[in-house]
Amino acid sequence: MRTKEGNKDKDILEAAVKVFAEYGYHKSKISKIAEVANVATGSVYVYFKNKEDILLRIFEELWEKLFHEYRKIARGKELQPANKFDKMIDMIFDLFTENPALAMVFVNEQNHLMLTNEDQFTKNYDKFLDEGIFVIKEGISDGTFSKDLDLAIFRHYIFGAIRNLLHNWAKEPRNFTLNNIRQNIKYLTMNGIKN
Amino acid sequence: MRTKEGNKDKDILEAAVKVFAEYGYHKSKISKIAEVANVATGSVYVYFKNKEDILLRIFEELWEKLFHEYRKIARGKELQPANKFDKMIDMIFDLFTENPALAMVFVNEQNHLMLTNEDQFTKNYDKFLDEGIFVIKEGISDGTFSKDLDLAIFRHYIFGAIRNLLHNWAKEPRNFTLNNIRQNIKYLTMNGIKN
DNA sequence: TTTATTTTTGAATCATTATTCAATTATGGT
DNA sequence: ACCATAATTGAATAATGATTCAAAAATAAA
Repeated sequence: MRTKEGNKDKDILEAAVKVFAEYGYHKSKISKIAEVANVATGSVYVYFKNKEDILLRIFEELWEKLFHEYRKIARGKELQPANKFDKMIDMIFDLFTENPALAMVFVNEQNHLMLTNEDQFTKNYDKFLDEGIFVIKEGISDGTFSKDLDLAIFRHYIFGAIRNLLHNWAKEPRNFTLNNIRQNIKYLTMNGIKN
Repeated sequence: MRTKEGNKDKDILEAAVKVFAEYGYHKSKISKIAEVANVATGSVYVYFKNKEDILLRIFEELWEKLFHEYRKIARGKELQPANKFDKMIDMIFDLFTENPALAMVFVNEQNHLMLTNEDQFTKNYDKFLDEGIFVIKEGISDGTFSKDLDLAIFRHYIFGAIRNLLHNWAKEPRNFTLNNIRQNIKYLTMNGIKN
């Protein structure tokens, strides 16, 4: 028999991230992804059910990673709520610093996935945000954060802000430094704009 | 000769907003838009160059409206910066209360337009945000807002937060009231989450 | 009414690409 | 070396849906 030549599924996934980031999901051709991955077009279908499935797996891996990191931070005993919150922001920025193309796909292709796989997507999104909210609740209990917060709203507020900033950064990295964005998000979220 | 039967271009535009909102741009068929607009498929091409052009016009009209309203608020002499800011938030929420489907298209199809028409899109987006930033600068001058704000970052922060909340509201209106979202955005942006 | 002109129509065409699959190639065991 | 099996290939197929266009319908003017 014959053995596999390497990690084609990983190659394809990584190629897809690059291609989706550059062209967007709909303008990305399977043949292009195959080319970038250095495999034949047909091979893509050995490892993935279809084009959709590729995007799905990219998001699944990403959510998986984000969720576990967040859970670890949220459930830790050492840090104060405010520091946990800080660390959560850091974590997401570190991840995207390492892989800007992934950031691009993450912020841009959400919508497509929601239309085709809303349930699955929402489930992961909620699980992820819940860990953040866990920390906020802790902070409300101990007086760090305002008890008037509407958590159902705040979760989308902060996520939207981060997502949009990452998007604009990925699009035009020279306009901002990720580090600067990260610090500003922390400050704005904590203190707002008033003097 | 023959006269036009009505405002087919307006009908098509309105139908497209509905259809795009429900299915997303890529899954929206011209034939479906035509059906909803009560015109023949071919008629769409009398009024619009192609599918892309329809989306483009939806956004152009919207930006036009948003920009003029924002400019009026920003350049007014009566209100204080903080009140202008309030009014700007109100304006956007009022607009989307009137037309939730438009909100959906606005928040979801940005990305597609950016890939195909980035320059035009960015120009409108920037013009719009600049009016908001004008007010923030005013407020920094008179001491209402913190002079440490990084405006290049804040503009994307607030826009992203609003966009994501509108998206989630449009997707599941019964989870939130728009009025509640609006108040929370004002509060969070002004004061942050700290106690 | 008839005619000239413009609008409207929707089935046929065309283009694009996702997907399939028969052929080919590589590997490990015998 | 040869065989059996699995992996890989990429050209052919199929499906979708945007776009076109020749025909039909409606209107206003003559």
